[in-house]
Order: sequence, then structure tokens, then C-alpha cells
Amino acid sequence: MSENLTSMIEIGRLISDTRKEQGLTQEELAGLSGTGRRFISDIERGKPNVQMDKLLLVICALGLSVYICNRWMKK
Amino acid sequence: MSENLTSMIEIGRLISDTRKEQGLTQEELAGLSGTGRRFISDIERGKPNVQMDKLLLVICALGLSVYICNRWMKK
DNA sequence: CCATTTTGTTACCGCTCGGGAACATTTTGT
DNA sequence: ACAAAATGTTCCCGAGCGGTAACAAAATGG
Repeated sequence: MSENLTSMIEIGRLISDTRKEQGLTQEELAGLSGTGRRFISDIERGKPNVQMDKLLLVICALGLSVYICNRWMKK
Repeated sequence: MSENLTSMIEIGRLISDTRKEQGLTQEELAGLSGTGRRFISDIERGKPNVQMDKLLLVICALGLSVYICNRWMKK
């Protein structure tokens, strides 16, 4: 489970690490997710304003899932 | 913990439910999160293309947190 | 049942996202 | 050290977000 993600910088780092773990290039991830290489580059470097549906495509393409929960709920 | 969220429709429903649980109007949540009422309305009705940093502001204002994890990791 | 509040919807419009392409820079492998 | 690959960065530009305002529709409460 990831740490609590409150900024695109943290999310970008997670996506970058996951992509490299899977041996993918930005170009390949862009193709798999139906986006562009520039978009992947933007995400991984923490660009704050990205479109959520495209980000979800990338997250899904990496086999990751998004969860949202109460901050004070016990794990 | 929320279910796995793969679309803005599910995320919107979660935000709407949480807002009501806390007795907030869309207007109030917009003010708390520094966005606009139209944006809150868009989110809650599942608009696919929203900007991630603004969505994070709303999520944070509700006291919620975002997690991203491997889809196949055990809970 | 009616007045009030809340939410949905539309229009206007400034601003920025993101695809594609090109080039610069960095990283990788031999 | 050098070539190739990968990534960062910039430009152009069409597309669409989202703030505000206004009105309609729906929900709420006496």
C-alpha cells in the first residue's frame, strides 16, 4: 500500500517507480494507456494540473488501483 | 476503506456521500476547498475530465486521503 | 402546500492542458 | 569513450476545463 498521496509529486514518483519496475519506457506506457509520452513525462515530474481520467488510464495500465478513505480510519 | 475506484463516477459518488455525511452543501465544500460550486457539482455527477490538483483539494477538504496500490496486493 | 434552500444545467470566456514533433540533455550499454 | 536509447524541454495549437452568473428543477422543512 502506498503512503498517503496528497500531491502530484508523490503520485508521479509512485508511477515512475512502478513503470521502471515493470521495465517499461515512457513511450511504451503512453501507448499502453492511450495517452502521449509528454503526458507521462509531465506526470512523473509532478505536474499538478493533470486530467483525472487520463491519469486513471495510466494508473490502470500499470495494474495499480486507487483507493480513497477517511484519513483517520485505522489501517 | 473505499472500494477500488476506477472511474470518476465512483469517485464522485464517494465525495457526494462524504459531503452529505458531514452536513455540507456544495457551496460550502467549494469554499472550503478553494474551488467553485460548479466544479463540485461536476465531480459528484462523475465528470470524467477534472483537474487532479483541484480534486485533491476537495478530497483533502473532506478529510479523505488517496492511496494507490498494486491491484493484486492482499489487503 | 408553499417558501426556501439546494442542486442541476447552460452560457460566456479566459486560461491551460495535452498531442505531436523537434531538439537538448541524460542515461544506458558495450 | 562513444553510439544509441530514454527522458526532459519547448513550440504550436485545437480542445475543453472551470469560475462566475443566471435560471430551472428538485429537495427540504414548516
